[in-house]
Amino acid sequence: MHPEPPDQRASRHDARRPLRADARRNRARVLAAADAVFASEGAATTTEAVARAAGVGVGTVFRHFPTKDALLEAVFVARLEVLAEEASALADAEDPGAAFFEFFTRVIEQSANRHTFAAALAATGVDVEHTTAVTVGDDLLDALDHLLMRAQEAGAVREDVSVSEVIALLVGTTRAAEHAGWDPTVQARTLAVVCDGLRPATDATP
Amino acid sequence: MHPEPPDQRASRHDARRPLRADARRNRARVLAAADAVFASEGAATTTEAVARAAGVGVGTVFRHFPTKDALLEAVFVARLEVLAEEASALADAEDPGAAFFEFFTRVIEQSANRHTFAAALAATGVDVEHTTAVTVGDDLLDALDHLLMRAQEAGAVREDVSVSEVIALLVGTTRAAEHAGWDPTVQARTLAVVCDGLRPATDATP
Amino acid sequence: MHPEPPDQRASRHDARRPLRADARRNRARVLAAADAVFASEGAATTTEAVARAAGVGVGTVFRHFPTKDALLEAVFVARLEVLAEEASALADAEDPGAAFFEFFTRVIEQSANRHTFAAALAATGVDVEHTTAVTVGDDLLDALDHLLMRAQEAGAVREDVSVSEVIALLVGTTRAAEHAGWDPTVQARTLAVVCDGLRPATDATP
Amino acid sequence: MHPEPPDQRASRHDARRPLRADARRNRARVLAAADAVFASEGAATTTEAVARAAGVGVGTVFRHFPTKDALLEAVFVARLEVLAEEASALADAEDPGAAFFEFFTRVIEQSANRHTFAAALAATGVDVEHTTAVTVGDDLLDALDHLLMRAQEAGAVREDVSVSEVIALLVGTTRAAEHAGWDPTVQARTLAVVCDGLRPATDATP
DNA sequence: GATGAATGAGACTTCATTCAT
DNA sequence: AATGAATGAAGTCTCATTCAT
Repeated sequence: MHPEPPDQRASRHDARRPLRADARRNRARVLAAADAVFASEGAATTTEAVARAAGVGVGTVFRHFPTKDALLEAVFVARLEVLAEEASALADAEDPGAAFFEFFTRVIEQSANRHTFAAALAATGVDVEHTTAVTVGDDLLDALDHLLMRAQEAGAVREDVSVSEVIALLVGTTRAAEHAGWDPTVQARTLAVVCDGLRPATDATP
Repeated sequence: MHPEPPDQRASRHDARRPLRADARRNRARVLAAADAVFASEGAATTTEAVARAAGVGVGTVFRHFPTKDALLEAVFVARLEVLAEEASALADAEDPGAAFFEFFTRVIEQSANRHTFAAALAATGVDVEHTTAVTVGDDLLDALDHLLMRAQEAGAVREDVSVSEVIALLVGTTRAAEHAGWDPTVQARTLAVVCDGLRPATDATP
Repeated sequence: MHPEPPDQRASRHDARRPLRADARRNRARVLAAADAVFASEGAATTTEAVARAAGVGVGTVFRHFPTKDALLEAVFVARLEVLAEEASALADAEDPGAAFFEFFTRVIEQSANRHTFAAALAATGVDVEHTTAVTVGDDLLDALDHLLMRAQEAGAVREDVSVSEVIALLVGTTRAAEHAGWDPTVQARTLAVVCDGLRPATDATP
Repeated sequence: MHPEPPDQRASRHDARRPLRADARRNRARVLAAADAVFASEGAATTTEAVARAAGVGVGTVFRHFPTKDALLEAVFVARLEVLAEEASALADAEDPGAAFFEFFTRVIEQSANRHTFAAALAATGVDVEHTTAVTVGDDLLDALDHLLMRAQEAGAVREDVSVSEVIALLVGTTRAAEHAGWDPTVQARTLAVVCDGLRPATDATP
């Protein structure tokens, strides 16, 4: 009630000192559970559901993530990290075009598995206040930019698209796949359409 | 909201008897307000907000739409109807290819205006229980199918896509545009990519 | 969660239009119940307890007082109003000295009955943000000032005390009486001591 | 907190065996920290806050004081002890009247410093179940009784007040001073009023 | 003994829905 | 029919207390 002014909403512990082994383990469990639950039930599920899925009490969830929003953000960040790593891994691939489309395809497929990677992508560049998200998002953006540029230089991707459009298409295609109920056929065809659309127009000059 | 058991509630009044003039007028006002409010504030807004926007009391909203979900569905249906009409209007266009892409483009643009037509499209074919939605959805599906078939016959759209993929792409592209914050440039380029991807491959036979 | 920015914390209804008859009745019941419950169980009781005592649901309490703090403040204001009226009623009494001590005595006695008028007095002049409380508090202050001044002019109260001290002594004596478990004897003697202390020193000039 | 049934829990360790040196040191630190924190933030602060102020973990606080209430009581007792000592020290003063008023004044002043000695006084004689508090309270009562009696015999204090009233006035005056925001002027005047009120009526015999 | 992570009951508050006016 | 007050289930978050390390 009254005694709340000092509400800087930070986690309970002194963020600097690394967590105790068991605490770190629990934090990870909560994060994993949250990822799964949010994916399958939407961001509207209750925190209790997350706690239950993680096999801990609500208190524990709130100890690690002071707010439901903080938990959501943490899930997003984790997802972005995975994507950023994938993109980085493909950074020096021999065939830049293949690498680019490979990444594109993988994102959609992963989303089909994790059931809403989309949400992660959606977090890119949005909500400037969420510092962590933005930082990680930047990593992803950089890696993706690199992938795209090389693919364009190799003539595998049309020149008039930039990362913005690629991200948008990534998000959109994932949404499309989701809408199709993740039906493999529709998903494949949708992906094909978008990928073909991304290739340079074959100017039929003889 | 959702977790209610299949509780088939009907509107308060006898569906057969036509509404009194003022009642009909109120229903329309509520629907319009709901469309606007849900669009700008998301489906999570309170029913009170809708009522306020419509200039009526909550009671009135519930009299016309027995449930918040029912109200949401009604909004969806209304949006689908508009789309179905658009599609029908283009059914006999001279240039089937142009007609198809015209529709595609319009959907995205309208979404940008209404700010979440996406949600409407997303309702197509989902939630089999929502009978009305399904019915209207079928109309839209039929009209779209017609548009697609003619465009394919005219050689303007690749053969390996069906309505399912088109719908998915419609939903996805709208989502992409939404993600891009409805930025006109990104929107245009995204749309271009998808449309180009939908065209038949220009087989580079000399 | 998210949709909270517009949190101006006002009561639900349009404060300007007078409440419906039943609503006003309920508001009064809630206020009375709150006064009683807070008095007997302390400000820490749950809002549910207040609701129960008022015979309404929690929702109703929150409809009228958007916050537990708001409810507490309302109770304070109500108490201050009563005191202010009492003081005003004595404003033109014939014997200013008697009037002053009459008021002093009454406050203590009333506190014994209502069991914590003290809290009300305690609110005087504190918490500058609570506008209503301050306004009403000012009324009380003015009335009390008037009472005091007249009593001093009449030579019934020592010259070196101002309203501040009187208020403080009022609060303190009530607290003393409360501490004594409202034992009538102790209360009477305590009051006698304070009142005697407030009279001018009988300068023993022959 | 309170609503627990009479659950007579004892401290974790065997009360008879003296504590280890470091444990005793910790107990003292916790008690001091609790005194300070409760004084400045009210009894509603969290146990964590106390632990933090003491530079120990919550667990340690609970090891020494099995309950938050127990901690509060311990703080009260400690405060009462100080008061009792003060009173004892003045027991044989040459001028009994001066000694009495000296004690009275000191209590208020100390409260101003510690900012809520009041709470300590308030514990006197209340809550019969808190055995320790009662015992120590008795010491204080005895010492105060002695002080009062001697002062009355010396004709410095009116005959119609007993320890009960003195305690009540002590509590009340402290409360008054607290209400006045510990403003030195108001405090001094309030004190003067009460002290004057405690003196025998100067019977105006020529 | 000390630590701080985990626990979960319980507090506050919101909002879909009902119902008296 | 319309209104808006009342209701109470449910969600988020806090904090006294326990317990593994």
